Amino acid sequence: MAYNFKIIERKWQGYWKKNQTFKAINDNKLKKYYILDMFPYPSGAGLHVGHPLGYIATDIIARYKRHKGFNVLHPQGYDSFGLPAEQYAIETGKHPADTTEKNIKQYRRQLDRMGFSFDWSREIRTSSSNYYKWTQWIFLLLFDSYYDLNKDKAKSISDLVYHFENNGTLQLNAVTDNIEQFNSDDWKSFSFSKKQEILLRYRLAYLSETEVNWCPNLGTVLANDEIINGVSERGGFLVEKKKMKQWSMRIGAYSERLINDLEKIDWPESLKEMQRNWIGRSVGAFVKFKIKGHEEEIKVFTTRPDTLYGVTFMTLAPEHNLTLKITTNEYRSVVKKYINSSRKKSELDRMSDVKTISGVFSGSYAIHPFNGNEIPIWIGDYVLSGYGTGAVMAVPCGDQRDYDFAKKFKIPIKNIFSNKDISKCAFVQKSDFKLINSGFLNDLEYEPAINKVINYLESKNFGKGAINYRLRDAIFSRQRYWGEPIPVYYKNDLPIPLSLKDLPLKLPKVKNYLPTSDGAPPLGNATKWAWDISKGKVVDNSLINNIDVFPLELNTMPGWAGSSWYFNRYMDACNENEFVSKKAVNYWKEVDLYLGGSEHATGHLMYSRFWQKFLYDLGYLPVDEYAKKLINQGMILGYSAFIHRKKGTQEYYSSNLLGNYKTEPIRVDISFVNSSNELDIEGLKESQIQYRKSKFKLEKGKFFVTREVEKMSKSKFNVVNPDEICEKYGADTLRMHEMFLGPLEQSKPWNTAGISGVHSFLKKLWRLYHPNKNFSVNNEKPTKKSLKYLNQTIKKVTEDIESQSFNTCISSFMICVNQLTSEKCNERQILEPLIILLSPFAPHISEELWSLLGHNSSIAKVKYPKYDSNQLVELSKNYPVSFNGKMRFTIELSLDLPIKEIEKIILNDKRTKQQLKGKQIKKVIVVLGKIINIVV
RNA sequence: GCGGGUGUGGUGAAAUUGGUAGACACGCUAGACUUAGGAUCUAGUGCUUCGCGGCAUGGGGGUUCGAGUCCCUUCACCCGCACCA
Repeated sequence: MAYNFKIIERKWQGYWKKNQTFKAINDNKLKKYYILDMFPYPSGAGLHVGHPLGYIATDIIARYKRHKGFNVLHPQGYDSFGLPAEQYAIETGKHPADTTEKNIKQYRRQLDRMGFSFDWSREIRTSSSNYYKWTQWIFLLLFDSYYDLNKDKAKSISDLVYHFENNGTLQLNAVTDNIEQFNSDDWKSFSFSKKQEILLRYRLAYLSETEVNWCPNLGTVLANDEIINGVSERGGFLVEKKKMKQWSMRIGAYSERLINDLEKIDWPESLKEMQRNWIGRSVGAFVKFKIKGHEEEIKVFTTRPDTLYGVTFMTLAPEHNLTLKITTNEYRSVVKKYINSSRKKSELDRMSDVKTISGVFSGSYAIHPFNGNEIPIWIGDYVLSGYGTGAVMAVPCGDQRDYDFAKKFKIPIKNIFSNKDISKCAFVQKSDFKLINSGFLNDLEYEPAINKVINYLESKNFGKGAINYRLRDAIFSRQRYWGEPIPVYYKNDLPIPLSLKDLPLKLPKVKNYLPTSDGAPPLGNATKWAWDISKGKVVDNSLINNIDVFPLELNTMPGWAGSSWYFNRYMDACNENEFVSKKAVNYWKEVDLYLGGSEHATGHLMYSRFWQKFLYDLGYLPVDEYAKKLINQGMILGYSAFIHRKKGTQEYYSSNLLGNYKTEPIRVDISFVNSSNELDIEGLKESQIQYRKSKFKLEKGKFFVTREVEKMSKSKFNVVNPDEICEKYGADTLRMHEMFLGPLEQSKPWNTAGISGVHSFLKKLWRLYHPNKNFSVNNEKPTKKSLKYLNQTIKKVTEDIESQSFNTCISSFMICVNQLTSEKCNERQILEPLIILLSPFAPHISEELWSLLGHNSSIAKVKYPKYDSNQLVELSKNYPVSFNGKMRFTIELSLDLPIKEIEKIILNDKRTKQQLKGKQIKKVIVVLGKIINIVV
């Protein structure tokens, strides 16, 4: 009987489904292992061969851990809210829910075909209302919380109200953008709406007028991490700044903990570094400058308070709220013009135009807090409104940007560094200098100067030492339809939250998915989108003038909302009463291994850590980091094909004929190109009309394309569908081939060149159990050699799975099978453990062979074999490698031996004995059971 | 500019962490077999030389009995951040 993977794979996939083989139970007697993939967005294009890479890796580990006796949680679901389904709805009028449902079916079919051991009874979808009910609930919690800096954790807003009632803002240390100070009597005298406005400035989910990244083409705002190089991540559209009333999340409150706790988790160092940079912690001081002839003060942040005496001017961002106030009449029109022109600059222009220095003088002067000097105040767009206070004290001698600005506008530069030449550029080092011209700081170096100046600033109330973060609060509103509705209604313009019993607040039906004619988000098209307090339910908009009916929020939540807590939901996916039960979360606690792409470093992986910490603060979760270990799998890249058209014609030239012409490359679908880069012209012409009349200039009767490695994507015509591979070679071959392609973390182009190697390995394996074409194994005692090969393989494979080196692991299997084949091994005692080892990699063929071996239950439930070190002890080669004054030898052994055995081996070895020349052995060092250094 | 990473045959890659560089696989070459199958098996395959041998882990230098691995320097490529005060 030949290896018929089609029949075998269908058979066992059916068996696993029917028997619920991979269902995890919430049983706290068993050791748990929680292994998770980043759940996919179900796009219309279906899966390509890049998607399963991570799933195959986690599936191998999941199956391995089950063999090792762990209760494994290996779930899967869909991040099913998102833009593509909505764009499709706009174009076709089809409801995003229908499109999503269709796509999910396709994904599931493809996933099932690869034999993954997911526990589908825990499947979740972020767009299903019994899931987003809890996303909304978490939003309500965030709305109902503030951050207490004394306790360094989130607390209920009622605690804050209590504090206000007793002390006002006195002795309050909370994260807020409120600057108003008041006492308890003031608080009591405030109106209801005034109180609410103040509380909004403390809530972790808050509504405020903020400057946002507005993308006109997408018709929505975007978070910072959704913008790449000044354009939108999706679609690459321009982004501009715009003031809007928006929901935000006070993620900044967690900056310090988000940085510090990176220490606790085993994540890739590069990814941690990215998060650190994104949070952008910098230590320095806030300094207040009085303005001549004005009440207001300018507050600046600086990391170099030691250079305060070097300040010769100040610069405000054009968007700073004092710019117009302090501008004198003389300069008003120039400043206004400047502000307008910089507002018009898109984010992209502003970034690409870093080198041009621009700015205008405001006409006003600030007062230096130490020496009373008058310092001119300038407006310049090199100062960003979003960082620090949007104002800087300019120290041209110590900062290159200030230096360039001063040079350009002929502002004096004062040198405060001894023996430093600043005629060409600023002196920016933090070491190797002493201060001069700096009053009480003269002769001090960096560190002592910083300490002294901060003490002074604080004692005189001129400022204080502080830590500033680059991390901005996350905008939470999206002007989209296909997202979680924000469970809030408006009464007198104030947001009032719904309560848990009113959830889920389900998405309303709308006629169309575009913004309304007056610019409101798509939910503005809904006719039934008002909240009736008395009935506690959604009612028709026409009732809004009734006393109990109010308009509901029209914005929806961003894509990252649903993905910020889903890993907790898997622990108890069907719970209707809680987002996750205490019992479940105390058992599963956290993800042991999380696998996904590094592109989520500053988005999902940041927000989810924030929500986890928040829910931990409120006591809903037992741990404040949800993923112990994280691995970024590399991308599988596509191998795009290009044909080259002579400019302005319909003539295409084969790749070696290009030299003499001006041509432009055009992508063609890689299905028309074979592995030697030859184009199937007829096939191309047949399927794509635009080529019917084109001329193809051949070389030696053939037409060749050029190739380029790029991200695999439908729009680049370079996707390879896993279904094709499954059809041709089977899922087991696909799984092993993807793992054999190279190290998991590395990005690599897809190629099918090596796939035959893996496929023939599986066939060889099959033959091992089918000598003479029929299945047979014998119960005789295996040869010593066979036993050695088996035990070697157990050891190597186990180590490799533990360290996720799947490619070398597969090599070991290949070596083993080759060795056993040449040994003509057919003993059950060898073949039974071998197939258990292989089953995580190639589950279908393993199940089949396992059942042929006469076992009734699934191989997935079987215990992992242990290697017998005695079988490995064999001195194949031993040799002294080197000799120096200390007399050191290296001998290769097969395994750790008792010390007496080692001595015997050493003394028995002719060459070693020779070198020892009868000297006494003083010390034997055994490293990793293999290398021995002998000191004599 | 700052931060992180990578560099080994024709190709994907190994190398027990300082100990025989190139395992394993693809490809290629030669051969065997045949029930003609996207088969299987055997041998060879870093470069150089008829061979002995010599040279090889981007380049240069260093430490060491011994370096792909550690240190210094330099080049190339990839990724992330980027007027962050």
